[in-house]
Amino acid sequence: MPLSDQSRKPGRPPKQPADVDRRAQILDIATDLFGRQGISATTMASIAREAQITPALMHYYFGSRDKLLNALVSERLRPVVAEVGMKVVDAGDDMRDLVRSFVRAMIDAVDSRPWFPPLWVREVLSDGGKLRGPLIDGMGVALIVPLRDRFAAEQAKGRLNRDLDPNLLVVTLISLTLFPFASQSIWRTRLGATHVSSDTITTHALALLERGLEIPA
Amino acid sequence: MPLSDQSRKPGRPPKQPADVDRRAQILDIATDLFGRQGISATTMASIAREAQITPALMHYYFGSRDKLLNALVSERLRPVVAEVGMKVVDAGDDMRDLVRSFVRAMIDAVDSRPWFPPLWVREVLSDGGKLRGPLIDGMGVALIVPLRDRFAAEQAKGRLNRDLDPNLLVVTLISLTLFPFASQSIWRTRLGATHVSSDTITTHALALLERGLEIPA
DNA sequence: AATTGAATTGAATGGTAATTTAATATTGAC
DNA sequence: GTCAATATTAAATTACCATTCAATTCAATT
Repeated sequence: MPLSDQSRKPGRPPKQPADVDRRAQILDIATDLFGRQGISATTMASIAREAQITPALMHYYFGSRDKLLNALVSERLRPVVAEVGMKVVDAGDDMRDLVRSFVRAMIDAVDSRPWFPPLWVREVLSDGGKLRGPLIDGMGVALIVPLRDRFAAEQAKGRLNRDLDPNLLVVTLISLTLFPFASQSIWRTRLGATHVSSDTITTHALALLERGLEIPA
Repeated sequence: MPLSDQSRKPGRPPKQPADVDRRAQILDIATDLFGRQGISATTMASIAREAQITPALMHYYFGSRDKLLNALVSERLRPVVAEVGMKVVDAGDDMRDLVRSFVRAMIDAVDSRPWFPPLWVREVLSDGGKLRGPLIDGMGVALIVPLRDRFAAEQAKGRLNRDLDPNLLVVTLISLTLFPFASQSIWRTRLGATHVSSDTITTHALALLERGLEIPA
């Protein structure tokens, strides 16, 4: 344990009883801060402060800020996408099932990871986001393209409202699940919607989609 | 005209034939950069470079970075919200009309201002966004609360799908209109959806909403 | 023509960020 | 016990960044 007491001297600290993976702890704190403040607003020093270590130790563990961001992507963000992707692949062939499992999987994943939605919205989806390349080019496309193609196929068979665009439907899916979380503090406090839970968000998204995909009479 | 040639010397430059509002030009460039890179990633110097002036001149025109952000809010962002707000107020009392006019007004407004969606998504909607206070507390709530209340009222009268949440419906409205724009470059290039236009986005959003709000049989 | 005001620049200033370095203390294997 | 590896700090170093300031040039009055 590092700076916990006022005056740490250089040197390896004595081992503590419950001494877990230090690097992982720091990465957790960094992930949380990146999520809350955005990447460019979060400095190495501010992460160090939060983790009660010196900035130098950040470099000891991660090498550089860039490498820290790489770690964020591969060790924190990618697993979430992979998790959602697997659940969606496991879903039945039916388009409804696909939509349902996407929404459920995403909201499940996000429920235990509050940093994910803001991070995704700011740094992946928004143009110029810092994490876009590594995530979208990698697995993002693998998750998204099949969905789009499925929607297009269903539409060709006349089983999906013609006024919807298959590409935008994918965007819609993502925004219905992530956006409410990323913008929580607005509607929770300013709209006073304190009762809204993850379940409410799931029900809302599914209700809109189940009906919305139908072909108008 | 300033740095256009390699070696500008100090001093007021000779008047040019077409010499328009310099400050407004610079604010336009700044707005564009803030939209593309996010606020904290955009330095005074980078704006100056883009505008081909010195950082010092930025301060001459705007006083400070903070004041530049104030100008961004009051002279560029607020007018957009005001414009949308007015069109929505002018809409009929019917909930459908309200939704339609919100979607159309928002997409109209955004069409000529590509910087708006990313800026709004990153700096207003996302938690910790730098522009949230001045915009949401000001007029944002005035636009959003009545919408929510209207939805709630319709729902009470049994004219809106019970599974939807009135608060989230407002969030949905915003995400359906802004998100596709803010994330354009992803789906345009990586999904190859080059044909998708503002009209496509409008049609898509309205199709989903018109059906989605209905009460399931 | 003289004077004031507006628009610019180059060159400080002080601050903060990322990164490096050398020193130091503890652990764990032999 | 010795010693290499590990974990840690304080103190540079280097690079920007926002901001200020004095000097300079052009424009507009008078």
